Amino acid sequence: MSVDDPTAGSTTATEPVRRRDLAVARSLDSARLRSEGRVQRFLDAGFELLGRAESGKEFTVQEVVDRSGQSLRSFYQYFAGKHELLLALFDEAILSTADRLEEQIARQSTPLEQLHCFVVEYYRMCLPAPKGRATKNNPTPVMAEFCHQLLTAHQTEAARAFVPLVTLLEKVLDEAQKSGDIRPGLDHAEVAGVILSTIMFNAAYAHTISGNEEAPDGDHAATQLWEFLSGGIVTRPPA
Amino acid sequence: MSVDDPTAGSTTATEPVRRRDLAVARSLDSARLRSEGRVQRFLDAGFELLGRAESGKEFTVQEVVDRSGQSLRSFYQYFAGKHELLLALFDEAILSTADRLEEQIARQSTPLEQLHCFVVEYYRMCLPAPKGRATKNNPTPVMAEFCHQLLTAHQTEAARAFVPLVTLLEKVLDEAQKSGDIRPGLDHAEVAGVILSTIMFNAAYAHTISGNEEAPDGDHAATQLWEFLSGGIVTRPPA
DNA sequence: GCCGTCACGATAACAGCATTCTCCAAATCC
DNA sequence: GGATTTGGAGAATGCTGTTATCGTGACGGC
Repeated sequence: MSVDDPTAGSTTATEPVRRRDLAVARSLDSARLRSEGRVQRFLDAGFELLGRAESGKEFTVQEVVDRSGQSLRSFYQYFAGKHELLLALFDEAILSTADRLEEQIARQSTPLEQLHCFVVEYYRMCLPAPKGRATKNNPTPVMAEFCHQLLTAHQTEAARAFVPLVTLLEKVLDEAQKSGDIRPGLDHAEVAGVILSTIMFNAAYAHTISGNEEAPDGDHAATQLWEFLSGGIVTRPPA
Repeated sequence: MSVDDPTAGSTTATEPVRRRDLAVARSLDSARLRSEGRVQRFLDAGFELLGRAESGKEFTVQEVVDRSGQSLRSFYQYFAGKHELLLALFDEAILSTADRLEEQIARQSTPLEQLHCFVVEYYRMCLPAPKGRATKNNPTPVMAEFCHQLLTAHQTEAARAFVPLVTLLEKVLDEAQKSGDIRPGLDHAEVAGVILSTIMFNAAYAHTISGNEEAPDGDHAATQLWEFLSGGIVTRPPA
């Protein structure tokens, strides 16, 4: 992905396009576009570094700078500090996760299936990557740790970052209640928080706490968690 | 709690006791006792620093050293590093938590009540301290963050530290199953991990994620969580 | 076409912290 | 009493985030 790639795919011809893009990039607001490119490059570098093999290790600002091919000075021009870069990465990860979930949910036909889909798929996304590269959708240990720091030391920022996921889940819960699939009288914002934190941290830590060294069997664990959660909110057909 | 207090309460007389203790402390293995005293002073200093007002802030090794009235050199003589101090603090916190829970549980008469008691009381203990001092039983944000680091980067150590809690909960689950209060066929170690992580992280983060800035209503939230968890494992009387 | 301004890169400087090292005094042991 | 261990005070080191300095090349107004 090159630095200047604005409005890609918005025209029909093939050859003139690039010239036009170059022209646009050089036009009056080229500075803004270039800036976005720079910011994006820092973000990309950040994601790449998050996916390195040495999982536990935090990346350093200098590494981000080096990998993005820019300068320390530029970094501190666009980000108030390392913390802001991490925050931006976190935002993007959450947003991407919410998008993917919304897509998957749209394929379900009933509200209850949607809820089930949300739980299982979000669980899957929160499972630690078996060995491999982290992506925007698969946060690494470092990201998890940063998530903690946010949740403990910067609660306002954390809440803002989680909004997309919470909103999506609230919608699903609303629908499920309308169709009578979940109990009435629940505070859906509150329930959403409970469900999200339950899924997220169970996926990440439950097997470690219980002493199993290997990664959990994803399907079995997801099913169990769904039983836990649904047991508390789903209206139960008379046994 | 003074530094030298070995074998307290093992004799009957009142005056001679102290002399005897002093003698013991000066005896052959006095070095070991003094060492324990030193280690304990570092631990105490650590706990005190964890409870400071500036909640988000990590303490520094130098602060621990200063507050314990000992030297940096001694610190590194007894602890391989800051990490080990934190680990020791974490161990002690878990142990103390498990002890307190066991005590509370012993007061319950039925296995199901014991399970309920475990969930509610552990939830209460994991709630962030409203304003105040952290104790061995009430981990602070710093402790929570360290807990994360353990769980992500040092899974083996984390698992070992959690053993007392897991064991206790497993016992409770075993009893509850024997009396038919929970479903058969569950892997109790696994379920214990799920329950513990669910409680711990819900207490700490659920309200932040859902966007509520204030601390949650402890009783209401605990009840809701119990419904979630029990819904998945408790054998339901025919509706 | 020229000059001021501005964005940027390279690099040094600074500060906080964990960790190690050095020197030395006091306690402890034989 | 002398040798050896223990431990105190603090300087030194190394890593990292952050800020400041200097030089350069580009862009826009005159």
